[in-house]
Amino acid sequence: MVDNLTVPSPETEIPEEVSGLRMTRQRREVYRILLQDRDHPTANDVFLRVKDALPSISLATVYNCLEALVQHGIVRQVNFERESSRFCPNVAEHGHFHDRSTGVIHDITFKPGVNLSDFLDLPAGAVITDIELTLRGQLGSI
Amino acid sequence: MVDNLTVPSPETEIPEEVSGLRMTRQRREVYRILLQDRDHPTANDVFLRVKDALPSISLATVYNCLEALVQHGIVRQVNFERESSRFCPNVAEHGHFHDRSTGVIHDITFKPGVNLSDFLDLPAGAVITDIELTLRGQLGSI
DNA sequence: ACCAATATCAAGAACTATTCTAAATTGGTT
DNA sequence: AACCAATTTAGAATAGTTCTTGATATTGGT
Ligand SMILES: [Mn+2]
Ligand SMILES: [Mn+2]
Ligand SMILES: [Zn+2]
Ligand SMILES: [Zn+2]
Repeated sequence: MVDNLTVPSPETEIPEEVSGLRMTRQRREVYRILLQDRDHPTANDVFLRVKDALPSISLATVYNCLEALVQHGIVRQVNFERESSRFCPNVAEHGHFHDRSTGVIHDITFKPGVNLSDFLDLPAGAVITDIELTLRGQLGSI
Repeated sequence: MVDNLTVPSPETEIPEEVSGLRMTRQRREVYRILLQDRDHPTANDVFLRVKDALPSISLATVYNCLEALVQHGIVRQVNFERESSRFCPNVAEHGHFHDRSTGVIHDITFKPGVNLSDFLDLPAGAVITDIELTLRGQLGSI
């Protein structure tokens, strides 16, 4: 039950090149980790996980790989307040719901066909190119 | 032409105490600066501006004051990506539109009567307590 | 296969925003 | 005035991230 078709499943082979970015061993492994558990890990989380496959990788390389993946539109960087950045392989437009009681971060999508100006008072003539939405709360009552 | 009634105008006297926070000289001046130009300044911006009235104030104090104001719900801290935090005296629920061509940050409000679940696919049973919305783009065509 | 050019990686230093620490100052209260 | 708690100050410390530099790896042309 995959909820988003724009994310490759973790089993599919990651090709030699993705969106114009050559997939080195390190980049491939970093990307694979992101596809494996879609829990929005931090750079350090990724570092710890990727060490299983590449024990000699450095944190700097993880940062480099993540930056390359983000700049080629393969991965999204997600910031919550001033916490460490988190990374998400879902590059479709989506927001995040942060469950305060469990700490789990859920992807949330816009209902099809909705328009920003349907629910927001936008400045006249505003052309929106990028949306960032974060919700916080709980799943179910306490 | 004030666009939001939950923000005191810059002329009104700031009382001895606001929302349970004693207004010291430094806190009052920091708050006054935020009310004066609602341009979402950074802590350092506030520091530079507040020096006119209090030349011996320290950056640490500006951070202390901003933290106190935020924790008492008098001021909102706003984060864009990994940039320095910005501060906003509008504590009503609102999002932000960041005009990429001018750098100006506009407050945006939700249209009255709209419900989150009207336009978002939320996880079942999600109770939302906090919304953070940032839009980026341009005012008018290039 | 060899070589040179280019890209990537690794390690640690550097950087920036923010928080912490500890000493001085302030302001209100007995 | 002496006291006490809160606040302010200056500078050190911290955390996340980026930068620098030299080592490795990969590519494409011969
Ligand atoms: Mn984590
Ligand atoms: Mn600024
Ligand atoms: Zn996500
Ligand atoms: Zn605002």
